[in-house]
Amino acid sequence: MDYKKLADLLYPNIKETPEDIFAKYPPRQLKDGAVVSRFAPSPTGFIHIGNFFQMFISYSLCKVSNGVFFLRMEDTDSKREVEGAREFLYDVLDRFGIKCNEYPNLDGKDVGNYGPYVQSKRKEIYQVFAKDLVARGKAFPCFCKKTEGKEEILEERKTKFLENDEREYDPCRDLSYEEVKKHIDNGDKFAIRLRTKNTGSERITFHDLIKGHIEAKANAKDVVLLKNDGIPPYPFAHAVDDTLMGTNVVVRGEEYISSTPVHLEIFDALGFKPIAYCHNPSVCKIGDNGNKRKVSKRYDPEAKMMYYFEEGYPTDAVLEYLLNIINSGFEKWRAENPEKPWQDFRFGINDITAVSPIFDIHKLNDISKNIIAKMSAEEVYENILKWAKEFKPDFANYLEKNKDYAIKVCGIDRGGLKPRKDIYKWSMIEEYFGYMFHRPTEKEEIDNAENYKEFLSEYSKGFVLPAEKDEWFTGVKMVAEKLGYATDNKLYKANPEAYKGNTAKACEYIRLALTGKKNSPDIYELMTILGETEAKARLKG
RNA sequence: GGCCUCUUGGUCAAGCGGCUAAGACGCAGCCCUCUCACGGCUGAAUCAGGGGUUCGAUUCCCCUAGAGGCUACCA
Repeated sequence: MDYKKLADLLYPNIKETPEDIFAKYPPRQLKDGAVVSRFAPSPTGFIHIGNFFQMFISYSLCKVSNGVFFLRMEDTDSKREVEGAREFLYDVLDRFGIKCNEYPNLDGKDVGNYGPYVQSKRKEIYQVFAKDLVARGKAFPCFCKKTEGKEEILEERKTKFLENDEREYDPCRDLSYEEVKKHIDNGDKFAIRLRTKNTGSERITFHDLIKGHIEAKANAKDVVLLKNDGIPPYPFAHAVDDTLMGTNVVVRGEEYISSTPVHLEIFDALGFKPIAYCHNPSVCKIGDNGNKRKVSKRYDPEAKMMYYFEEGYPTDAVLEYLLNIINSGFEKWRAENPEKPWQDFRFGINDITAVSPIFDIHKLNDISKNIIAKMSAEEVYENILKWAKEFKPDFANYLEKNKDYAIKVCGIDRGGLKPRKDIYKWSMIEEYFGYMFHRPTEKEEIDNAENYKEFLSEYSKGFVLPAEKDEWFTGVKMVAEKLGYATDNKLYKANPEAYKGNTAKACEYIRLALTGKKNSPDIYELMTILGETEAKARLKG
C-alpha cells in the first residue's frame, strides 16, 4: 500500500509538512522549572467550579514558577457552543484577577506568539499532522457512520477477533486505495482514525504529578483523530496543540486518567514527546443516596461560578477556599501570615491532594468572614455597592444616595482587636442590617407587651443621646431601676420573682424598638449612627 | 462486565515504622457580656475490613469491601 499516495488523495490541498509547522512554533525560552500550562475551556456558557478549580491549579503552578499561563478556546464541539460564552469566560477570569500571558482576544486577534489560540482556527494545522500520519501508515480514513449509540457496530468490531481480545480495530483500517478512491469520488465524508499498533495485551506506565506512577492497559482502539468535519476530538487536538504551544504540564480532571493511554499512543505516533500530566480530583458533594458525586450544574447552584457573584462572595474568599482544598499547606501558611495576600503563598505541586474534596460551604463562609472582617468600612461599602449595582439596583441607588450613612453602617464593630465576623457575602447585608436602612416593619416576639410599652414610654420620655456610652448605659439602668428591674444580675438571679426583669431585659426592649430584633450589634453604636432624632422616633414607636 | 483512581473524626486534613493520632471548619458546653457576633476555655468525634512483613504498623505488601471515573466522530 502506498500510504503517501493515499494521503495525497485525501488531502490534495495540504502542502505543508509537520516540519513547516514546527518552524512557526519554536521551543520556548524558559528559565529552569518554569511551568507552561493552560486553561482550555469550551465556550458553553458557564464555568463549572471543577473547571475553575483546574484552571486555578494550572495558573498557580505557572505563576509560582514564573512560567507561562495561556488560554486556549476549545470550540471543537460546535453543538455545545453558546452565544456570549466567550465574553462570560473573560469576565469570570477578570473578576478573579486571573491574568493570562497569552490568549485569543475577543476581537479575533491573538495575544502571544503560539496561536491561534482558538481550536476552530487550527483546522489546517491538524490536517497537516493527520496527513503526515496517513502518509506514514499510522492513520487511515474511515467512512463508517458515527457509532454513537450504535451497539451493533461496536459489537461487530469486537467480535472480529478472538475471545478476550480487547482490540477494537475499525472495519475501514484495511480499505484498499481503490476502495478509498471510490468513496472520495463519491464525495463521501471521512474521519481519520489512528491505526493502533497494539493488540490489546500491551501495558504502559506513565507518571502523574499528583497520583504518581500509574500502570494501565495500552490503547488498542482505532480512535478518531479527525471527525468527518475535519475537526479533531479532544485527544488529537490536545497532542498537537499542547506540543506546538510548548505546554509542559497539563492540568486536567482525573476523569482523563482513563484516556491517557490513548493520548500517549497519539503522541507516540506523531513522534512527539509526552507531556507531564497533573490529574486533579473533582469537587464533589454528598448526594441524596449518601454517596459522593461530582458537583453538578443541574442540581447544585454552587457548581456555577456565577453563583458566587450572585451571592456576593468576595472573589478572594472563593480563591482561598479553593487553595485550602487544593493545597493542604495553605491553611497553616494563612495562620502564620494573616496579613499577606494569597498570591504570596508558595503553591507546591506536591501538596496537591489526590482525594476528591467535598464542597464545604461552612468553610467557605468562615474564610469569607475572616476576609471581610479585615476590610475597612469603605472597602465594604464599595464591594456592596458593586454587588448591588449588578444584582439589586434599587439598593445600589439607596447606597449611592446615602453614601456617608451607609459607610457608617458598614463600619459597625469593624476594626479593632475583636472585629465582628458575621458577614460572609454581600447579599446578606440588606437582610442583616435592614433596620439600619429603613424602620423595622416587623418585630420579633415580645414576651411581655405591657412591660415593653411601659419601659419604652418611660425611656423615650425626654430621650437624649448621651455623648458617652457609659453615660447612656447608666441612663438605661436608672430607668430600669425606677420601673422595678434588677440592675444587679446576681440579685436578679437569686430572686427573679421580685423584679420585672434585669438590665438585659431592658436592653432587649430598647433593641426591639430600634431594630425589631433581639440580636444586634451594640445598641449605643447603632443609636449613634441612626442619630438622636431617628433613635427617639423609633423608641416612641 | 472490563480497566483506572481514591479510602485518617460530619467536612478539609497533619502524619512518611514507635506520638495520649496535630490543626481548621462545623457541633455541644462554659466564661466574657445589654443581646448577637468576636474572643477565651473545655468537650464529643477518625486510621474501611481482613491477612501478612516487622520487636512494633495509620505508615510497607496482598486481598476484600465501599466510593468515584472511563469504556463516543463529548471534553
